[in-house]
Amino acid sequence: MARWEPDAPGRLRQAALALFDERGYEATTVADIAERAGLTKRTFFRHYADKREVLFDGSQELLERFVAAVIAAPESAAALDAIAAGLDAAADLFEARREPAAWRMRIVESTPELQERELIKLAAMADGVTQALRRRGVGDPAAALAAEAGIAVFRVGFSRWVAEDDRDPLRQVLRDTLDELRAVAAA
Amino acid sequence: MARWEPDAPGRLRQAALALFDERGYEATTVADIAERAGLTKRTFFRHYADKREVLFDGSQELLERFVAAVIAAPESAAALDAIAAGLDAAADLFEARREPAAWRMRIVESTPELQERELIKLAAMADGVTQALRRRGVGDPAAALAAEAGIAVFRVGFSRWVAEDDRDPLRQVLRDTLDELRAVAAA
Amino acid sequence: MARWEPDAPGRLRQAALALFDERGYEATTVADIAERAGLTKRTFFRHYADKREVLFDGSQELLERFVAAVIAAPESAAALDAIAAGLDAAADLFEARREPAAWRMRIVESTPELQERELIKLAAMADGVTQALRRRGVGDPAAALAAEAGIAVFRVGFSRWVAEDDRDPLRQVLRDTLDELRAVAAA
Amino acid sequence: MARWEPDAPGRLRQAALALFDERGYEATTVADIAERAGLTKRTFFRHYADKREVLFDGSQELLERFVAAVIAAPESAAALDAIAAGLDAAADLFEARREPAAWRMRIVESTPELQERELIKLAAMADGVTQALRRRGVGDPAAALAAEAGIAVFRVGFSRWVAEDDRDPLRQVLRDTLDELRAVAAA
DNA sequence: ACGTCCGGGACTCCCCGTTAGT
DNA sequence: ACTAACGGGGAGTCCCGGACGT
Repeated sequence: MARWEPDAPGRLRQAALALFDERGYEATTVADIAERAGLTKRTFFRHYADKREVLFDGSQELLERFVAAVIAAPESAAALDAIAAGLDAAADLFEARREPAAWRMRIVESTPELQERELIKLAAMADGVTQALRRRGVGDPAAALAAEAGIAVFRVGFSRWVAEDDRDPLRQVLRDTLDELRAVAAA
Repeated sequence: MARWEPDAPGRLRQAALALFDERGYEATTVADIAERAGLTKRTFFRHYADKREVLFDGSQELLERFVAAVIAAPESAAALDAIAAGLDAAADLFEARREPAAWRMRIVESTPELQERELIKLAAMADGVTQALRRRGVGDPAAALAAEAGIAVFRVGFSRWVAEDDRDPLRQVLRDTLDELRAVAAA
Repeated sequence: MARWEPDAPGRLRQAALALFDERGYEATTVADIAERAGLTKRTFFRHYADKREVLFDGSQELLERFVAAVIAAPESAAALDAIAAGLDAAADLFEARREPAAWRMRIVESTPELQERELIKLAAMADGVTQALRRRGVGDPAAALAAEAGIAVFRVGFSRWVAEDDRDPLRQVLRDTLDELRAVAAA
Repeated sequence: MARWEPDAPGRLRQAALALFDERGYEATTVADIAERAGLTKRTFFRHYADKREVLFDGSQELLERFVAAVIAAPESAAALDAIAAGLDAAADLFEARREPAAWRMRIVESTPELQERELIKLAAMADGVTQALRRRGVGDPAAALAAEAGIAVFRVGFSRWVAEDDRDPLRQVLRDTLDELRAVAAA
């Protein structure tokens, strides 16, 4: 029999999301979250580096899958084709969870503080993808540019997918968006 | 005869930059900055929304020039050509100040807090450019994609320009980088 | 032609009450009030000693009328009868404005800060009434006790009047409440 | 072995009272208090909700004793007799500490800010006593009126006791004051 | 009478340490 | 290993007031 309820991080996360939903991110303090989870503030910070991180739990997995797919792309694939594989992999993480993704996006967009964190996570993804492309032999400015472009496609496509009802699957939206990018660059 | 020394924001900015240089961004408190400027913490926050903003004084002007140039580009220019005009205008702001730009970049890159702010400023630029392209008649996903790509070119090109000695002018580096992007997208 | 719109205090008061109603007292800053009134924070404080005072505009008049009625009571009247006259006079100030009084009461009760101010205004009334009774020849502890009791009757009666619909006039409620007090003290 | 000196709240309280005595309440800042106690401002606010609270440490106990005595009064006692029992209990808390009580009263009366806090504490006592009387079966307006009257007796009696040298015990003064109130109400 | 600029204290929140207990 | 309790410390917001100019 455990001395404490198990899964402190999970309970903190649940409490946090519930409170963000009820009264908004800014109106929620870390003390509130900890109290609802039956824990202390100190414990919150042991599990999450800061108040924002509780909303960015999955970002590491996203990065890893994207990067892995880029690396795993056929050797013959061009930079942007490897990116396309990464986008497919990323899409699969959200395909079945459009509603929670939309909710999270609304919260993040409501607060500059959270947008900043979102952007730095995406920048980390771009960095990761840049390295992956380099490992594939893509040259120096090209790798970074392709990675940044890929992230841009992800952002733009993702927000289109979230915004519209009765939409194609995310995978499809991202592919279409990538095609748009190619068209823009070719013009 | 004035009751106070004039130009409080300017003095605060000077004091802040000097202290960031001497002991680093994180080791400098707002109270330190205010004291060196002969003012109080309260006055610092009256002129800068937060401690970071003092390092982002010029970003509004950068945005405006970039956007203005995009809008002013010849009607016949394609999206990415308008972006190229914006990049030229942006380059002109830094051409003569490479050393301070490099210094600022080192400070920003030393602290995640500052990188976050940098990214959100660039995101605001992307937004501004997106609007500008829409006003030029560029369609909906295309405008956002071209704008994001343009900002990516700016970031990648700028850091190349800053990193290397004996370099081409920024204007040239940005043009080359944009060409690289076109090449990547065409592959 | 005036250089400014006239009646700054009135506009500030209107703006304040509107904002308190829209978003609550605590969520409203003095800067918000001043802005809505088209004035500056500094001007707000020139007219109201602090943010709370805007809700206590009428309290001076209330005090004066109460005290005047106590002094004007027939020479033969006992202390508590003079108080009764004061309560009548006080009642007349609110009789026709039950709804605004109820609104104000809800706001005041929502915030300890405001309750404190309310209490000190009532204490000032008690002081004023104490002096008035002394001028009528009432002895030393008796005057203070009668005054405090009178204010208690006012508070208790007023909140009963505000709370219930289809109610007797305030004047009547206060008289009934005063009778209750007499009964309690006689028991 | 402890990492810090123990009893932070006690040390803060001592420091605060000493400084209030030396230079007055308003001329003392929270930073001053914390410094003298060898702690930080932040720690002060962890133990006292605001600067005033340090002067109202005992008020909770006063309330509790008063209320307990009211509840414990013989079933046969009328409302005002139960109040009398409460006043006796309250008196016992101060009987042996007239000098500190007088000192505290001078400080409180020197500052409106503190008077406001004092009044709200007394209002909380009145509320508590009202509930207690209701639990004894006292009816609705009567309970509130008796409670308010009891607090009024406490205030008036207490300040008489504090003001005069060579005085009866507080218990006696409060009883006399209560009798005065009965007399006033009977007239 | 009003605006502008600034000082300055109170107070909240985030985030991070250490110690000790279980 | 995980938690609670206590404390440090900086960022940031708000209230309020003073000096000066128009």
